[in-house]
Amino acid sequence: MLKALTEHYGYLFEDELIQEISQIGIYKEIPEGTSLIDIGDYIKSMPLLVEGAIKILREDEKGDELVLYFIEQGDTCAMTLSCCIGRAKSEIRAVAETDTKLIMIPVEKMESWLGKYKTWQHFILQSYHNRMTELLEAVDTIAFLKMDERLFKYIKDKAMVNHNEVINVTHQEIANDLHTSRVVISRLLKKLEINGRIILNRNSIKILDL
DNA sequence: ACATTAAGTGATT
DNA sequence: AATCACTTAATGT
Repeated sequence: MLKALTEHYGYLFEDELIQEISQIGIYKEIPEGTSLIDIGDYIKSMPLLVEGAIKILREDEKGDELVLYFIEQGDTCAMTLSCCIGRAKSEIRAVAETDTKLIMIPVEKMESWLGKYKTWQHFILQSYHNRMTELLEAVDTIAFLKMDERLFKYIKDKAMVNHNEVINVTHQEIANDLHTSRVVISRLLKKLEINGRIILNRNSIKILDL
């Protein structure tokens, strides 16, 4: 775990902090598709992403989903921050997009480190800001962009977090994530293919202009 | 060869 | 952009 820490966070945190994290943090490996946080959960620890990616989504009463954004290595779940500070329930659901390695930090520690370590404080504020920006982007995308742009952003993001220009998903799964119908996705993907931006195959999409 | 599942298409609202 | 109804194509048994 120490190795993973220095590798991904060494340039961010001082040695003492790295040391403390490695002592207190709980290292976890999460397989793809696992739900990390559910709506209504109380959060008692904060995840530090070491490897992999996590999909953050909103869900309504009926279980219809809507993907907000992805989280990659070097990030934290901003919801965690606002939730544990306010001791509130989670408003979102977090699902492992790929196999993920992370380090869990108890909330109390993460709070006390805020005063103790400048770099930690900076990291927390920075990632909070990043998340805020992404959230606003997500709102813009949903409110002002048409489906086709939303779709392209989605597959691009997906390719990004997977570090691969080929993503393996069915049109139906995309439709679920974007909260629309499969037919619409199929049609829009077809258009993107005709425009030479992607290549379609059964169960996979290759993005050409990244 | 047949059943199942994913994807493509026209028409309608 | 959603839904229906139907076709075509790919994949599993």
